[in-house]
Amino acid sequence: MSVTIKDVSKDAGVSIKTVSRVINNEENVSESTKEKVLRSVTKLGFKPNKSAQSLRSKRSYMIALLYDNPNKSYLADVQGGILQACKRTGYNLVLQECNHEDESISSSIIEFVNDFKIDGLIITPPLSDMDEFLDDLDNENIEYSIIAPSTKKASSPYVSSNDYDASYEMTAKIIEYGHQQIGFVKGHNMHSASSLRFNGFINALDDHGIERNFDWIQDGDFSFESGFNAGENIFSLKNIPSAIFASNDSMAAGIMKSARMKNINIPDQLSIIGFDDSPTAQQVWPSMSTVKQPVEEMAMHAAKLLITQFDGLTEKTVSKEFKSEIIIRESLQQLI
Amino acid sequence: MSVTIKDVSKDAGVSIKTVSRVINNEENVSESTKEKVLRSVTKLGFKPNKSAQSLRSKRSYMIALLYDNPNKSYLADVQGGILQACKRTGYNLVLQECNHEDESISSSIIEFVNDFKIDGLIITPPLSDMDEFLDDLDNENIEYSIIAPSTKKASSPYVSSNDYDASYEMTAKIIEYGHQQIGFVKGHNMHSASSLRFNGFINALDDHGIERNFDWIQDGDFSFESGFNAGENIFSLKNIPSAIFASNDSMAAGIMKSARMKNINIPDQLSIIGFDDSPTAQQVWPSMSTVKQPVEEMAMHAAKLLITQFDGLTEKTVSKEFKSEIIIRESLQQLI
DNA sequence: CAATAAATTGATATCGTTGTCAAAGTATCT
DNA sequence: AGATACTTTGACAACGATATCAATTTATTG
Repeated sequence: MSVTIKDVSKDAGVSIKTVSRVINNEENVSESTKEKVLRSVTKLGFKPNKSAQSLRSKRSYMIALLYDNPNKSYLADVQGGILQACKRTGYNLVLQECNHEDESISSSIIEFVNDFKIDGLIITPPLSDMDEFLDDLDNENIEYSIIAPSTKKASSPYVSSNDYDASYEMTAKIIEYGHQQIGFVKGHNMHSASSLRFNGFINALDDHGIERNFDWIQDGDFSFESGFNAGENIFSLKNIPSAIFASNDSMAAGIMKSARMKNINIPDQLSIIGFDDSPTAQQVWPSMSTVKQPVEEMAMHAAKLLITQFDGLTEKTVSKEFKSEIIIRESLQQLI
Repeated sequence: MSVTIKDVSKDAGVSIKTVSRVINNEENVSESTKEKVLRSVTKLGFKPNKSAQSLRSKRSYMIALLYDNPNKSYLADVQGGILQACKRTGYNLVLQECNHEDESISSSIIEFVNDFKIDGLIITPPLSDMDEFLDDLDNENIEYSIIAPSTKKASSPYVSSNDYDASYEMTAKIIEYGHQQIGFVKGHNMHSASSLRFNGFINALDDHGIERNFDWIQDGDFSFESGFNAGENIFSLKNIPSAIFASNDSMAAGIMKSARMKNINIPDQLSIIGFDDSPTAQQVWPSMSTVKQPVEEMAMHAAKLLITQFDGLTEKTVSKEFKSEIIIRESLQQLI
């Protein structure tokens, strides 16, 4: 029926083991036999049977993406990036949704990896910030690669974004536009990005000699509702800021709605700035100024990072920090 | 190392074939041996090795989701639904992005299925509308289940939504709210949903004795930009409608932006209605009236449909049409 | 109660690879 | 030239399940 390693070995006049050596790029095969085998491989259109390879070598050629309640567009971007890396290397992507509050997360993931012989994991926030969980994976010798970790464990490969710098830079830009009274809405405190973004904001204020006003600094959890509530809180004050910087776009949209309901004109009376450049950012009016991270690229790199760990074929990829881009749209008003 | 079928057979005092029979729920196993085997299985914590099963039985326990450039939240919802069905049945989900304009789509998907021994496919629009492609799959005896097909092929299982009815009903609601002058923006003409939604609109107009005005009916392709352009076209007319119904939320947001830029007040001067209930629908201001389809549920059903095809264990699931929900939010103004 | 049919069970081959280990071939060194 | 080391190759076992088919047990029949 379909072409097997036996057919190739017969055609090339070598043993099946030699064919195996060639297709796995093992050392100690003479150039001439290698060529001979490869000719037969292409001639017959041979493709190794994944199940047989997997059974014998304990590798599945599958990597899994672990996520916990991410926003949908982030998830789609991450997947897109990973899939690009997979396509080039013949790996397959399997999805695994988890709950970071689940006590048994370590054991259930370990079980999943063992059951399906998953070759490695790609871990996204907030799971990437759970050091205990990562330690458990280490103990089981499970390979993984992390997107946006907090503690940059030297031991495991990661990709990160410059959340701090981007937030600092955006804040500086807001100040440069003439704003002196600036509010901030924090993200979910489980995500390490939240504190990075907040610290970037605070330090930019300090460095530019702008006073901090803690009435204008609100807690949020990345949800639209939490942004809306933060807006309600701020707009009930006597003095309101001239700009509010939110840790993500959904919260920024929530603030926008709450401002609208108080008849506060955007951006004339209030500038609103988000983070992430989600699809919503372009679709609201006025369109949202925001920070765009190269999520798809980052995810692709994370996947490459992981795959090169257990794949002798390609040269090792190294951990990398990616730069974000400041996007100024209509929601940020120039005051001077 | 890990528990195999041999260990179980030894523990239960039966042959490995009998163990295999039990775990595959085959007939002709006496109750007493079945019980004996199951006791050993749980006692030893035996789990069949997927690779070995796959190698011997030519099944991979993996199903693939085929998609082509869907909007990100739709994709996430579909995945979520499929994953729920997978979790319960021990299947795994693999992602496969395609391009419906690719000439070689049939052959590349067939190759993918054969390479990875994918057990079946779940096919989303617009791929679900490509009859030739589906015929090619049929010829290769590849199992699939379709989400929202145009031609309801009796031969293959599908889930569908009542796009026509939902659109009719929403239009009737708009009329009920007192609107007599209603515009419409069509979706991408590759999607069968586009014409269903349009026909529902037109028939509702006719049935309520409302005149069609073709200046107010614009082509779109589901993108924000196409909605924006449709808005620009409509708003450059002498007479503008009092409500515009767009075939999805992104286009509705585009219309909203274009209206805002012409200083048309929403919803006082113009009502805008979308379709899909995407995250954006709630995050714009005023929040968008829209039609919500139970995408996650539909996808879950599609997955069950597929899995029960090749899985003797569970009873067959049947094709089903799902009902949409009309959601009235701030963007639709009551005129009377 | 023997003869036959039906249900249950097991010994062993098999799926298509990679792993082990020894044999054969080449190169290098006294 | 012979001894030694290194490179290249292949025969066959192994991975852990399912498939085949014959053997055994149990039920049914005349």
